[in-house]
Amino acid sequence: MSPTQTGPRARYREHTKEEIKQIALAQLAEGGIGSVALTRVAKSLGMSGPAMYRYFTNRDDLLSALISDAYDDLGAATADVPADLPPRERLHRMSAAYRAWAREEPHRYLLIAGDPLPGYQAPADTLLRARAALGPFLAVFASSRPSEHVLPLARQTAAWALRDPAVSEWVRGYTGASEDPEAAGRALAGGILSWARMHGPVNLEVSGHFEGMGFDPGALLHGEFEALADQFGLP
Amino acid sequence: MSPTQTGPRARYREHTKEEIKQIALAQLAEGGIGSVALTRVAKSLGMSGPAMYRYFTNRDDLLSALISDAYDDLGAATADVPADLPPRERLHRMSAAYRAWAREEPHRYLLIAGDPLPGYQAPADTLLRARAALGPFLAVFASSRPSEHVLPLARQTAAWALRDPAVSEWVRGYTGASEDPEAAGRALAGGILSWARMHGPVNLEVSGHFEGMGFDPGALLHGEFEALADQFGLP
DNA sequence: AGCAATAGTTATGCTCCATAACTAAGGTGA
DNA sequence: TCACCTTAGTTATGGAGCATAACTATTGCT
Repeated sequence: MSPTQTGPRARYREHTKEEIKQIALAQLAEGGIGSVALTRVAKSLGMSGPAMYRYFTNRDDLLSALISDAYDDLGAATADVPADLPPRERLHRMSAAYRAWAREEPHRYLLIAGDPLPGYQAPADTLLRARAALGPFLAVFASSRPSEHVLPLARQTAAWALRDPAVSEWVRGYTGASEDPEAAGRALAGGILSWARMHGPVNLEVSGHFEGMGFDPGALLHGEFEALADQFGLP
Repeated sequence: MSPTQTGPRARYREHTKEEIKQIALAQLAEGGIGSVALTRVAKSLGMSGPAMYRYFTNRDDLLSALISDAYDDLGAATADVPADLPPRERLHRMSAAYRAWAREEPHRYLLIAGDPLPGYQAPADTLLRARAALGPFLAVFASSRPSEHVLPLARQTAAWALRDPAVSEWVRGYTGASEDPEAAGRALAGGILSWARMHGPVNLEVSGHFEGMGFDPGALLHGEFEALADQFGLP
């Protein structure tokens, strides 16, 4: 299971891959996605360009690795909120954690929440990682009482869970073992609305669109989630 | 005022600039921002590369032009909603128009609502265009009754308007001649929240993140704005 | 000890941005 | 009307970056 078992060669290989990713991250932090250049990574490692292709089949493959790590990191941040707090409080903590991570790592955030890379096809496990990052939100809404405006969405997401076993599995993994389709629909609707309501403010903030407006984006986000909690009748 | 007055040469120049933008738009539509290449535009026009630099000082300058046009276009779409409808209805129409435009022109949408171009400094009038696109939303909220969770933001935006004359001018231009700082704060808070609540769902949808989830993003957006309208007590 | 896998190399070709230095029009004013 | 100067275009050049091909040298393993 652990790749270090495979001998010293594979060991060194993993180490080099890590070094490459590290340098790529530095380039990402400096100039955004466009600044991640295999040839410059190579130069920075004292190797010559084509050597990189031993470790990553191409640039997208390297970016893929960075994306995976970013999802895991973001997921760890949101999963860090204690589960024994009241739902509303948990929601605030999780959304604040999400925002905090995005502000700390703006370029990595944009890597996963920004423009789709043209031509890039995410590997299958990316979906799982994304769902893991959103999972903790689902738990908050399973036993909520959504108000009128949410019901249409909740109906649609309930149908989605019934249709797709992987989805109901996902929901069950984060909300407990209940099979109730209505509960699943609520959890999914709450999760998706949380996602959308975080994405709006946080993405605008990280992209610099709130610059100079002199209001506190954290307060805005808090207000948005107070409202969302109200909509789901969260205590 | 009109640039066509300056003689046949300037006339031709403008025409060519338009042609260049047109081809650039086609490339944008095909492969996103990264696919807009001056050299290929030139080839497509039957000219040779460096000729482009007569018309745009560099690639960013061309992108700037596309961005300006996109803001104007989006602004026209949201401004198209009749002003004599009830506020809530207007809000739904405007948000739907925003989404529709984003879906019709996904790459142009991402050009203005997507990742910030690294190193790109927007020219001054871009701010005006962005504000114009958001202006019609402000009008909806000027005489609203925001609920508790909105008040902190409204207070901060009121202060913003008092501090920055260009902002209060902007607000007055879209809400009527009132100078009431509280009304300005409400209008701005409503506008910004509308922006954020559109940006979340629409950006996720256009970026393909809702793919395969089997719910209707339009319904999601509608629900979000029903909730927002409720928060501001809109009739 | 020797062989096969692996980490690296140089050489090459493509696309693209951008500048420099030159040429050919063509509109305009004396 | 014609000479001139502006402007649209050209070729030549260079640099960054992705990627492949073909080769070399190391090194772990049997």
